[in-house]
Amino acid sequence: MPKPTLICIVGPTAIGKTTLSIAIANALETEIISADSRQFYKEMSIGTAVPSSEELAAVPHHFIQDRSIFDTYSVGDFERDALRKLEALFSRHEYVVMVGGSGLYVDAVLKGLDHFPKVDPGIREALNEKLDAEGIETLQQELQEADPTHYERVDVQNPHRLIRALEIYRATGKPYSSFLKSATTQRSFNTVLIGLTADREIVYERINKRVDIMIEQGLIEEARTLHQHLDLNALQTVGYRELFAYFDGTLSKDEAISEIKKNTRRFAKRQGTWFRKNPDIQWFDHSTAVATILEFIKTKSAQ
RNA sequence: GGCGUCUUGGCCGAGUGGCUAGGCAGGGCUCUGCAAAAGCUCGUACAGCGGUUCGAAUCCGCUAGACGCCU
Repeated sequence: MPKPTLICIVGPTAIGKTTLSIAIANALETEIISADSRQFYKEMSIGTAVPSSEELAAVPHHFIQDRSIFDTYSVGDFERDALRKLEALFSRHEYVVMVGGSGLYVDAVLKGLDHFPKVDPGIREALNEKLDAEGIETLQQELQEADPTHYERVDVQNPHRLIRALEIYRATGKPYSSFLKSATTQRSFNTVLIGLTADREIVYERINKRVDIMIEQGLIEEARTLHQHLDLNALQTVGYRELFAYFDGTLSKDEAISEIKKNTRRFAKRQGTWFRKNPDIQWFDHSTAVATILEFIKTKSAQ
C-alpha cells in the first residue's frame, strides 16, 4: 500500500490559502487540518480570519476554533494532536490538506520536534519575574553556567529563547541542549509542500484591504469583549493588541487601525523569511489556476 | 516685474566650516513548546552648477523650484 500524502499549503497571511485549500480538499474529496496558531481559539473569529461558515460547511476542518483562549496550547501539543488526527484521516483518505501560516507549527508536523518534558508553568513565571526585576543579563548569566553549549548558539538578546532554555534546565536539571537530537523524523506519509506567493505590493494591498473589511465586520466589538483578557497569550495577536491600546487611550482609533495594517505587513514579511528558506516548497503565484496546482500535486505524489 | 524666505535619504527632522544626529516607513535575517510571539541587523542624504578654503550640507555667486510680501 502506497504512503498517503499530506498536501501542505503555506504562504503569507491574506494571500488566499483558505480558498485554495478548500478547492483542493474538495477536488480530492478530503478534509483540512489547520496549522494556524490563532485560529484554534473559539473566542476569536474576525481578527484571525477563520474560514466562514460556508467555507467550513464545504469541507470538514480540524483545529479551527476547537479550544479556548483560557487553555494553554503550544506547538508540542499541536504536533501530537495533529499527528493523531492525520492518522485517523489517512485511514479513510489518500490525501489530506494542511493549511497554515504558522511556520513553526507546520514544521513541527512535517519534521517533528525533539521531545522535551512538560514544564510546570510556575517555573516560567518565576523566570519572567526575574527578567522584570533583574534584567536580561541575569538570565544570560544563568544560562551561561547551566548550558554553555546552548548559550553559544542561542540569541542571548531574546528573552523568550533564554527563558525556554532555562525553564527546561530548572525543571529537569539537565541542559536544554542535551534534549536536542536534531535527527530527522520519519513520517508515515509523503508531503507535497505548496507555497502561495505574490509580489510584495499585492500582498500588502490585500492585507490593507482585509483589515478594513475586518473593521467593517465588527473587529472592534469583538476585541472589546476580549479586552479584559488582554494578558492572555492567545491575545498577543495582531489586530487585538492594537485595539486594546485604543481602548486604553494609548492610540486613536485610526492609529490603531493603521498599526494593525503595519503589524500584519511585518508579520507577512516574517512568514516570508521563514518559508523562503525551505527548499521543499513549490511556489505558485496566487493567481494560479487550481487545476494547475492539482496537476502538480498528482504528479508529485505519484513519484 | 521687485523684494524676501526656504530647498537635507521614501517621509518627518536636527545640524551655521572638519568628528558622517535621530525618528518613522521600508528591506534583510534568526528561530525546537509564548511563534500573529520574541529578538537581531541595514541608510554617508544635503536642489543643480560654479567659486572661496587645506577642508562646505554649512560661506559667496548664478540657475531652478516652493512659499510669502509688494507693485
